[in-house]
Amino acid sequence: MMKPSRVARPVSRQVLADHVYEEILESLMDGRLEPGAQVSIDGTARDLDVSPTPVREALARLEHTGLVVRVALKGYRVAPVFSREDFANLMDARLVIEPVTTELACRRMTPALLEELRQSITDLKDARRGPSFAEFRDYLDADERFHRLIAENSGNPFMLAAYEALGGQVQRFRLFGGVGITDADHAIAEHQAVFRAIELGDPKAAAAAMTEHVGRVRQRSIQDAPPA
Amino acid sequence: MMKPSRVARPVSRQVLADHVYEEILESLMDGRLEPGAQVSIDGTARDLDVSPTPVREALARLEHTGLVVRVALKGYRVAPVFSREDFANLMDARLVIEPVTTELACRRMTPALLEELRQSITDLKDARRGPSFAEFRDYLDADERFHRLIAENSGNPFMLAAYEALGGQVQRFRLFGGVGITDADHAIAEHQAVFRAIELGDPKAAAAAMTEHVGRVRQRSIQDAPPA
DNA sequence: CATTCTAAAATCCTATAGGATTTGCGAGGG
DNA sequence: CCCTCGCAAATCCTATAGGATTTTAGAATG
Repeated sequence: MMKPSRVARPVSRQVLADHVYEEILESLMDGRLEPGAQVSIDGTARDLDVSPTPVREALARLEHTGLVVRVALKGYRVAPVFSREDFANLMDARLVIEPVTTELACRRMTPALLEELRQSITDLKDARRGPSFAEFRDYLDADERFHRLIAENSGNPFMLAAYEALGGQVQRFRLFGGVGITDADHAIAEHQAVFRAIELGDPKAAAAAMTEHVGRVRQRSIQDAPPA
Repeated sequence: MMKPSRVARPVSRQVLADHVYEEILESLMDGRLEPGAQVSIDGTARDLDVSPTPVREALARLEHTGLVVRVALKGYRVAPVFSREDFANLMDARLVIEPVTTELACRRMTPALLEELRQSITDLKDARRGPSFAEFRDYLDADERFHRLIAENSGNPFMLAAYEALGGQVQRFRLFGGVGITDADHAIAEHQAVFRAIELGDPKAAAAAMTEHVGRVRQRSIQDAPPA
C-alpha cells in the first residue's frame, strides 16, 4: 500500500509550508476534500510525509481564504458548499468592486497589460474546446487571470486586497464541482467587450462592460447551479 | 531583570496562539514594534514565555492583515508606515465599499442595530474628552465599531470580507502614531448624520452621508498627516 | 432496540531539540 | 579607509514527544 501523495521536496530555498499549502489547495480544488470534511493536521502530515508544524502553518494561512474553517481545539474543516444565496452575494460584491478596478486599470492602461489580457482571452478560447477536467481547470485559470490582471493594474493595492478577499474563482469552482463549462461562449464575448473598451481607453465604457459581464455571470450561474 | 511581558494563561478552553495573536497586535498598536522592525519568532516566544509553535501560527494569521510581512527563511517584519498616497488609496477603496454596506444595512435596519450604532457614537463622544493614550484607543475602537457594525449588518458576508480586507482602523492608527485626535468633532457629527439617515430608513441618503464622511476623513487626514 | 457509560484511539496543542540558513562582527588584506 | 573573508551567534525551519481534549467504539444496562 503506497502513500497517497507526497510533496516534492525542493532543492531548498523554498519553505515546506508553502508546498503543503499548495498541496491542500489542490486537494480542495480537485474535490478530494469534500465540503464539511475534516482536514486533520496530524492526518495530512502523515499523508504528505511531513511533520504537523508546517501543516499547521499552511492551514492558518488557508483559513482567511474561506476554504477551510477553524474551530479551536477541534481543528479545520472544509467550508460548506455555496448556496445560491451565497453565490448571489458573491456576485453582488463583485459588482461593487470590479467595475471600479476596471475603470482604474483602463486609466492606467499599458501595452503590456493589453497583451496579457489578450493572452488570457486566447487561453480562455483554447480551454473551451475540450470537456476534460484539466481543460476545465485551465478555463478557470484563464478567467481568474483576466479579472486579477485588471485588479492588479488598478494602481490601488487596497482595491486588489478587496478583490482578493472575495476568494477569486475558487469559490466558483466549488459551486459547480467541476461539472463542465456552460457559459464559455458568453464569457469569452464579454471578456472581449471589456478588453475592447480598455483598448480604446474609455474607462466608463470599460466599467460598464465589466458590470454587464459580472451581472450576466450572476444570472447564468444561478440558473445553472445544482438544486440547493 | 524581569521579562518584558507574559501572556495571561487562560484557565483553558482558549488556544495559546490566540493570546499570542492579541499580544503581538497590541504591541503593534502601541508602537512598541516600530515599522520595519523584525518580529523574531524565537524572540517573541521568549518574551511571551511560550514556545515558537504558537507564535508561528499567530504570525501566519497576522500576515493577511498587512501589519506584518513575511519573507521565506528571513522571518516577519512590521510593515512599513503608510505614505500619504497609501492612505489616499485606502480611503478611495473605502469610498467604494462603505456607501454600499451602508445602503444595504439601512434596508435591513433593526432596532438592535440602531441601539448599537447609537452606543458607538456615545462612546466616541466620551473618548473625545481626554488626550490620554488610552482614550485615543477608545476613540479608535468606537470609530471602528461604527463602521464594522454597518458592514456586518449589510447582509452580505462578502461585502464584510471586502471591508475587513482594508484593515479597519488599525492602519489609520499607524499613520498618526497616536499623536492625538484632531477630527473628533467632525467625525462625531458625520457619524450622527449617517445614523439619522439609517434611522429614517432612507438608504440612498445613508449611502450619501457615508460617502460624505469617508471623503472628509480622507481630506482631513491627509492634511494632518506628518510629512512624508 | 435504545441509551449510557467507559475505555481506547485519534486529534489538537504546546514544548523541546537540532539541522539549515541568515546575520553580525571582527580580523586581515588591498 | 574600504573591502572581503570567515567564524560565531541568532534566527528560521522541521521533526519528535507528550499532555490535554475530543471523538469513537463497544460493552453494559434499562
